[in-house]
Amino acid sequence: MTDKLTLDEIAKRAGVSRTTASRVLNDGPNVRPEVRERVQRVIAETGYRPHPVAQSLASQQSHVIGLVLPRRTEALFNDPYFPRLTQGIAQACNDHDYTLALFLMQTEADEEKFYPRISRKGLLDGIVIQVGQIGDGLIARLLTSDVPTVVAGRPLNHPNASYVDVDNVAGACAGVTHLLQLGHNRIGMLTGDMRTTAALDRYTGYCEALQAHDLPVDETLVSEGYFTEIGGYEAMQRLLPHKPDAIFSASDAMALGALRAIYEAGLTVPHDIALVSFDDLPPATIARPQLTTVHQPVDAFGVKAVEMLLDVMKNGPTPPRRIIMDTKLVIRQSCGAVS
Amino acid sequence: MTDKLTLDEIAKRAGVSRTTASRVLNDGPNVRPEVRERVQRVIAETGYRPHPVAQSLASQQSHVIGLVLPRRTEALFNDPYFPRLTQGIAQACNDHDYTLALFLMQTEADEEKFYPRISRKGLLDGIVIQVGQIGDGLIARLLTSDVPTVVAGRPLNHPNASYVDVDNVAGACAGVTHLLQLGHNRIGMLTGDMRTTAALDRYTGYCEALQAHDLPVDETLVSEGYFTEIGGYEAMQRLLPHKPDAIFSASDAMALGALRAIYEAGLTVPHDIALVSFDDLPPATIARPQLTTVHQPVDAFGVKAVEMLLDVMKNGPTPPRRIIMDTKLVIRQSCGAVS
DNA sequence: GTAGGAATTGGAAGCGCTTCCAAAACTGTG
DNA sequence: CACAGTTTTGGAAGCGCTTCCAATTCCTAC
Repeated sequence: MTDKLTLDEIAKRAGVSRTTASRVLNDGPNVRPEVRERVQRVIAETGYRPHPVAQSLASQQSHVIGLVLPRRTEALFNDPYFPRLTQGIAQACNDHDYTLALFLMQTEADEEKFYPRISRKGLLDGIVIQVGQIGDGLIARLLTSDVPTVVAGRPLNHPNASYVDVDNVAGACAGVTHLLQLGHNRIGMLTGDMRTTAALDRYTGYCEALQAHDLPVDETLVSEGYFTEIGGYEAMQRLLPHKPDAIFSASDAMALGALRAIYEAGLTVPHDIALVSFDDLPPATIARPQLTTVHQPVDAFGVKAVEMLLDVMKNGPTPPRRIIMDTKLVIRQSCGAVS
Repeated sequence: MTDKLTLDEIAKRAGVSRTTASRVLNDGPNVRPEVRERVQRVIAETGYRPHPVAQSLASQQSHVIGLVLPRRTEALFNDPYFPRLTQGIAQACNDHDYTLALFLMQTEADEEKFYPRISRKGLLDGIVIQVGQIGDGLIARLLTSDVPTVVAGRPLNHPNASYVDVDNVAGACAGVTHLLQLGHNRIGMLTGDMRTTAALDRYTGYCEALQAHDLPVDETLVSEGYFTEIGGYEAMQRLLPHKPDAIFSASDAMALGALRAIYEAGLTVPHDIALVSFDDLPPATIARPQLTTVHQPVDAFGVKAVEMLLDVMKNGPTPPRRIIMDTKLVIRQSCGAVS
């Protein structure tokens, strides 16, 4: 009785051709209202749902977008940034009726295994790839593949890449300038992983702010560490002997670690050391004192990335698109400007 | 010249039929070694990669697994638990050559939009769904759909569901028993969201431990809150007036909030209040003092869920599978047992 | 040298849908 | 009422692969 429910079956029951049934299914034009309604009723009655894979094959688009997170495991899911980014992208996909496929490339073997699958037209209509470490070849490969790709974060040496990024330079500059204006002049920096453009750019912003105030960059006050609590903790420990009077941290998570190191040294924030960081994610308001931090719009970032991808998918990769999103300094307690 | 690279084209170039080419592609049997090699060489030379969607349609399996996280946004990506779970599941998918599709159902509209797509055989070969709040209808719908489904966490009122969970009752019981053995007798609990089985089960474990020591459960010492830092903070504030001498927290994140509330009240951990929590995720070692906590194997949990799903996909949903994973109490500073 | 069985091969029928294109059915105009 | 133009319809050709099954080839044993 209940034959396998295919579009053919629907067409038969509604007394139309499969072509017409397909038109109704996809809200296509050129169907008499009366016929359309009849087909719709049959669809509703039978609970018919089209086979997504068959649709994909015939229409040559899968309605699936891939999010590729390259290997850089240290911070990947410790830093609240990535979950948040993922969430933003997932939401944007939902809103645009795309399904999100997640590729966590944890090892090189993973990359080799999945590259053939995802770089080929078919499975994915488009790819959002998060920038990883500088020199990571995956971006280059994906950018030259058949699949439309946009990059989340600024990729190095890919002039034709479309990407969205936040203005890390200006954001960091604003954060450091704030500390300068509060009268600090031994401002240290916790940079994050310098193999990433985010760290590089924030460091550039730090330098620019100092130079704008005619201060030299003292390399002994600059300390690198992963973008994690532990990374910040260790980097801060290395910095303490050089007696900074303020710290700019490249992320909230690192700032948490820095706070810990500072307290363990018997110092307090903001009294002995003022602190400004970057992100404005949950750790910023959980910390005590609450963090003065450069807010970056992570959710909107994900949304923009997806929208840019949709644009590239529709209109081709040229010209390369660029979106640099603004940041905003959020003043709380850790800088000492307010109590 | 370069015709579209299909299996037909490969077959032609290798001088075999498409059938044979397909056999080589899928490492099927019954191909003469010499022929196999010839086809493989053509594949390698041309860089041919099969069209995944066409394979899916023909073979009736997509090699895609869906991870569904139902709406419960408060904690979803603040609690480090979910990112970690996602990571474990993603890794397991990679290892088994499955692609992971992520469904974050943030609104009811999202559910309605995606339910038809995912509940229909085709897009997904199987689903791992994280339990949400009790009474959430999504699990029920998915369990009766065409798609093999396993649940991460214990679902309520679904006797036929296959699921994997950690032994929340025993874990909580062990944590509380530890506090009892240290001589505490006004042990409070921060339960987490009582609309989840995890919170209920941990609460049950708490009660069991008390009862085993002939202590009554004092409801004024039990405080509910979301599974987040803020949730723990607020729940702890409500508890402080009742002067507990120890706290069992249903999650590390909540314990962080509890610590904050305790310090703000001018008390110290473990001196004034001993603290044991649940999870053993990064917050546990970041906190000061470090948290004594009930370790749950989140990564392995994801792996088990995927493996169970693969089993259900292969051998059918009956009988329902159950895996309850062991926890282990990790003793650090917050309980006062060691310094 | 030949029968019987196993290993190898390819033809052809799908998988369930979209879409091109030509045919059929209307519309209005002179 | 015929005709050109517009809508509406359905036939049929794919999309790129898997897989059933029958045909062919290859062995081995007698």
